[in-house]
Amino acid sequence: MARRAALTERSIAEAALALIDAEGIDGLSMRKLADALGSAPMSVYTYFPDRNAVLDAAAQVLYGLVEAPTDESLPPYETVRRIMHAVRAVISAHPKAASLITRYPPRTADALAFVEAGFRSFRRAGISAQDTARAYRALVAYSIGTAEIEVNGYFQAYPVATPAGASLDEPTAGRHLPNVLEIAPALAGQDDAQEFDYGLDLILDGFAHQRDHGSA
Amino acid sequence: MARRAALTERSIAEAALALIDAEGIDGLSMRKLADALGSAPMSVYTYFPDRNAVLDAAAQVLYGLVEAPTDESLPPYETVRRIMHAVRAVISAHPKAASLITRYPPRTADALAFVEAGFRSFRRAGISAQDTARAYRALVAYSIGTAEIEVNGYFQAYPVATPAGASLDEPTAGRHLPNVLEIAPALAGQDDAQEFDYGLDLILDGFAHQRDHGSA
DNA sequence: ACCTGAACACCGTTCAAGT
DNA sequence: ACCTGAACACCGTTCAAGT
Repeated sequence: MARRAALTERSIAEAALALIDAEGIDGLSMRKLADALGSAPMSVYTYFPDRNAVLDAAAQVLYGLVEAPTDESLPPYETVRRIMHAVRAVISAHPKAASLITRYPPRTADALAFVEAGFRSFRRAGISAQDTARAYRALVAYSIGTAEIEVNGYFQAYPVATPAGASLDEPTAGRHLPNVLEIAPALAGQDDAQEFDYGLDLILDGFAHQRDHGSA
Repeated sequence: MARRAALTERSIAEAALALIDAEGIDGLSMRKLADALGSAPMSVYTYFPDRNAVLDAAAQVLYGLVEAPTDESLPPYETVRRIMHAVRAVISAHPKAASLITRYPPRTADALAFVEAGFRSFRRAGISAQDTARAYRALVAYSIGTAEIEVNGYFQAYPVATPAGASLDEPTAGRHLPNVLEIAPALAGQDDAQEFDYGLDLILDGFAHQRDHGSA
């Protein structure tokens, strides 16, 4: 490679994200990264203490790509719905980098912009800080979970064509799993985008319903 | 270490899980694993094609620890609630192995036992295979997401005491994130078990509400 | 302050060989 | 079929040294 051009935190982080996009998170080595930047392997350590810090920085760059809605007049659940879609769009465009969001939360001002937009919308709608935090946690869990499911092809691995658990003791496995065998095709045939919205609506409708009818 | 005793898939998988519990997933090397089993590094390759297959097997052992409710008279949502709690309990007991569930779905008969119990309960309650699959997907996403959040201390990393994103360009960061700063303490102070139930109820109540009032 | 090359202590996996 | 040791092509990071 060899590019030259004075290293910066940002240029390194962007090169790291590009490398992850191409070769996966495990495929990002400090040596390959330095090579892509036209530097010696140890140069990166001037800007980052270790590989982990480089991955964190790549995650911040990724979060910066999320487009938050600027229309302040939208109702809060619609704002959140758009933000969730924007996050999913970034992950779809960077599937090999997706797991970064599982390990590294948004931390820089740039990376937190979409979070700020969502919080602001909720607070302006009169939803308490406590309730906003609770909803946010559930939505983060759902984002991370769906991202991993989609990126890993989680339900493609389910026992459909391969009706039984290959070994690990049970040679006659699958025999006592009639419901798994019945439902597995429905799981394998799910549309990612459609199911994402389905689950998102479960959470948002549940949240709205719970706010109207008390409890918690 | 050196233990002797003839290798089997199961003994290797159990030793792998023990090693992961002690040193984390990244800390599991084929060399250390063989050492713990009293064998030469390459012996494991007689039973597993590569390190990935060993991690998958360790995941199956972990799933096997989930205690599914045997009481068939329980209402379906209560059954699912108990299964979700049982999964969370196993993850809490094996925090360093938790991320295995993100990468390796249950596959063997033993590992799928709790899934079968949940599906069976839903189907007996007259919930369609399609709806069961949809609810399951949302619940898997939520399980994976909450497990990662809890295990990684996701919200501990939020900008509370450290009010701004350390570097990556923005030196004056945090200034335009009033809502993030307001809500961060509530996030850091959340109780994991309580919030897990809160989000779980959002999904289950949303599902029940949606089944009663049509749509989808 | 920034960047470098050599070295250390590891990796997963291939291979050729043994029983 | 099961197990082995040596070797290959990698790793992240420490160190001593340079500008």
